[in-house]
Amino acid sequence: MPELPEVETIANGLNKRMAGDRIDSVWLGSKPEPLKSSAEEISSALEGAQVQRVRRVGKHIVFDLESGKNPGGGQWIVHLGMTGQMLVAAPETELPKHTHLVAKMASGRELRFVDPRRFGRLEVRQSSFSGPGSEPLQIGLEEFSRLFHRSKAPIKAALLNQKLLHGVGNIYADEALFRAHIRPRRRANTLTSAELRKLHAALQKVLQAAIAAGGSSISDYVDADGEAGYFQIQHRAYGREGKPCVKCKTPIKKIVVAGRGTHYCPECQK
DNA sequence: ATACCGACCTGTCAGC
DNA sequence: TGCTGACAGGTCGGTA
Repeated sequence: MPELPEVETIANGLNKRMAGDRIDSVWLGSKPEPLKSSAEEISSALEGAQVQRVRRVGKHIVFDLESGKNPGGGQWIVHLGMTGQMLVAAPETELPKHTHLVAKMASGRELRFVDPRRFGRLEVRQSSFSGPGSEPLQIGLEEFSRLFHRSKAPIKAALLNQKLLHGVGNIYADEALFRAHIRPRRRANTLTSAELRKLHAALQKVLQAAIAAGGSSISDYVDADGEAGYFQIQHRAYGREGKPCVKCKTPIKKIVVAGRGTHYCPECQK
């Protein structure tokens, strides 16, 4: 589900509501839980911890924690996979199906991790988490160009590779390539410096615009308050198969690249 | 080393 | 109405 703009929206919402609050107790579902750390490690790291701050790194939500048990803090890392949600809710509201974790807060609210497909991952750690790659919103043009210069993969696949840039997913890869007039199947190392410049600018612009719109809600994405985003109405390629290109009216094509549905304009993108 | 492809899960929707 | 198959915002590990 969530890519950089959605995770950013969720993390900001959580930060607003949770910063300074304390986790009193943690309930974990008994199914094969979507955990990277063990259930005991998670409970023991979270219970009694105060949330200093919640922020986004790549597609991960990072809770900076402070507690007597873990002096100097520790971090709770959440990856939402395709369908994960982090919801702040009043305890009396109905617990959604597929709730895998509930943290009862000192304020009386509950933080709930809900994930039908269970692709999401929870992890606690002591060392500081920096993510697998570079931040798309911070990277400069030179470093950006260097990342893609060596890769023979299709540029779409390279954009999805979290070890290069982290945070870009299927929607924003298609949208950035559309806005930069580049075909998704172009080998990354065949892009000219002018094209790399356009892609760098297009990617940052589309991510910023999506954050401003609260992310894209295709089916089940909601922020920490359960509110949908509305950037999907500004999509120009993703999900527009057969519809006229907003620029030249040519029908948008859908193909498979890197195993993912990929949308582009055969006229505008070269 | 690099790059494709199925597997991991559940839900939904189109087509028969 | 109900079944089947394809597909979905992500990542990982195996294989070529």
